[in-house]
Amino acid sequence: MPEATIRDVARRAKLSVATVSRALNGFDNVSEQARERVTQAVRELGYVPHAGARSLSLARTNAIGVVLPDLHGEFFSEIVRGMDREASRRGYLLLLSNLHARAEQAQLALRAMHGRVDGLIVMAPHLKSEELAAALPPGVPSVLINTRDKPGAHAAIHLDNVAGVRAVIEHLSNLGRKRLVHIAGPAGNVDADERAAAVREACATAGIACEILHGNFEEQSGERATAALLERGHEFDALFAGNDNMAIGALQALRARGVSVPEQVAVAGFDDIPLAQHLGLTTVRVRIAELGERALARLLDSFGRGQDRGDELHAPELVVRATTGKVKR
Amino acid sequence: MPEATIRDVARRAKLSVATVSRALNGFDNVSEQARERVTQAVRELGYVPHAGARSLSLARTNAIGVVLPDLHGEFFSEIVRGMDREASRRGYLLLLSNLHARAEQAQLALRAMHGRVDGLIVMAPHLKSEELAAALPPGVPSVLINTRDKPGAHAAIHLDNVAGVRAVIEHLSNLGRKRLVHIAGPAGNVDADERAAAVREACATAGIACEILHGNFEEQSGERATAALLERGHEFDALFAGNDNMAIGALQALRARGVSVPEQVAVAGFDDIPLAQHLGLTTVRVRIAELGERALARLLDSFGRGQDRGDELHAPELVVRATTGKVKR
DNA sequence: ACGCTCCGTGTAACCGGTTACATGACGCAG
DNA sequence: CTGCGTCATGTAACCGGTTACACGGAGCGT
Repeated sequence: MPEATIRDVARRAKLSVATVSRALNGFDNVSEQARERVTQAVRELGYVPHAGARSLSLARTNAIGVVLPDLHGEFFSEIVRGMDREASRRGYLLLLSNLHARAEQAQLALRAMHGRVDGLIVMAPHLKSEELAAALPPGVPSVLINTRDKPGAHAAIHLDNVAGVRAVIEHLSNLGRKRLVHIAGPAGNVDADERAAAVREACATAGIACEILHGNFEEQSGERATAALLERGHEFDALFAGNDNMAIGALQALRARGVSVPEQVAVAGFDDIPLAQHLGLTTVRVRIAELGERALARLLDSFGRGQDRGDELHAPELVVRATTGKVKR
Repeated sequence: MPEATIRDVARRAKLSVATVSRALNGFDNVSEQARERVTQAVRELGYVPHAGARSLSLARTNAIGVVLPDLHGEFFSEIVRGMDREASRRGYLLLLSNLHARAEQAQLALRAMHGRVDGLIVMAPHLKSEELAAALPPGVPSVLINTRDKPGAHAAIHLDNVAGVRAVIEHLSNLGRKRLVHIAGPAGNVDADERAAAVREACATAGIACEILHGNFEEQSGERATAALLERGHEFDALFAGNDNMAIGALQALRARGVSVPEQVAVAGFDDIPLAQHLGLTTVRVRIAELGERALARLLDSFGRGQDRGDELHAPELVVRATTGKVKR
């Protein structure tokens, strides 16, 4: 059975392809009789329309391309879940591709999407502005998340890293902490860089001493950095990691050496992944799924109107738990 | 700029579309001169090939459709990550759609993939065998994961629920536990049903009393079920949840009522999500990412050869942690 | 009877690529 | 000089849908 096409259906129903197409798409200028013959033939042949061909002639695919960096688990699933929720609500599919580290691979991945999707959502915190511009296929509506793009060049959603960091530092300052360590994400990553810069500034404002070192957003790197810190006898009473993963690694290192949290060192992270709640980690809640949902909604909404190039700030929120503040019970 | 096509490139390079196509695809029967004129024209026009059109004429899309049920976070991200890893390694994209609970929606989702993908990976633990058969588009190679399909009807990968459950029950039995409670997943879900049946059987073999109640694989349901159990004064010294989420909920309920784990009640889960490790939960490690990777690999491998209808068993492995066995330290 | 509109249907072009086959230029052996 | 093979290139059909436009018959008014 070599895959029935609409022409096979037409032949079998003794009608033209035009009528079959109209019947299948629910046009009203089709006689009852023809409609029945079509559904009959479809059933007999097990015909399923070829979505690819349909997209080609309609110039509309009902799919959205999603290009993400190689994300740590929780963040990835949350953002995809948000997009998927909104997409399936509005009848779209998601075409997924991960963006490899190198810029040329990014270009390849993005171009492979041309003609398969109606729009793109791109998250590329590690690309330079011009690399990104070169890689984006022209003429495909896009929404950028946390990229280093010039404001106003594309529709974009940014996380308000500065507000999140300020809330944490103020909180730590209110607790009377004076010597902070910040484990930043990898240099070159927008979020890592923005957060680190904000930490430096907020600490200066609050009159807190601040030491910054680098991890790579993975749990292990947080653990290693913290271990090294303790090894060389650095004194600090607060540790703020660039994301929750690293904060969790730090917690392990601290506990392994018998440093009490939060008495000796208060610990905070960023993202509020589900794990954070279970471990009682103070953090900045990002509502990742909402971020994805919003990006998709914005992209789809832009289809009707002209292009959208607004910058939107996604506001995070401080969540205080046991690793700072008083220990309950 | 209304989207350059290959014909525009041909016109600009003063060549035919055939030559342009050949040049772009790296055929060797193209003169050096022509090749240069093509790359020149491509650059000037900002031409990007239309992947949809290409797929149509090649009858090959380089994309794999992935249809998953509405999964809880960790499991979802792990399995997609595994697939994505293998897919990008082999030059494929992933077209994602979540399978809604109702069978007709499943059918719609699967059909929407026809003509857009070269193959399908379907995970539908809640569909009946004939619903699934009806929904699968004929002629599209597919790999099924944890479905209620007849053996040998399609290529399938199953989790060895029985082996996993047996390992847990034996472990609990070796610890001297005599009265077990199993919080199963939702009735109708293959994995939930298989695990519950295996629990019943293994307990009988081991001479353990066993009570089974139902949750829905969400953390809260595990918490509620456990709370209700304690409320009505049921006596038990072991609790085995159908997945880690519910086990974690159960842990909270137990701790909230001052029941000590593992002294009074030993607790185990299933899946080994990252959270399990952090909470010291004894569980059955599934290596979810590997499962996804394997499904994709198997699908792609089947393209060369004829169709594949083998059943494959993915073996899980017991991981003993603090919530059973002796408490270390 | 004629001409009008209305409506269901069919023909064929089109979406943007690929590729079988045709063509014409060139080189070389007989 | 002819005949043949080689090779780069071009023409047009094709993938499987959609749809502008043409068409023919029915129903209606005059």
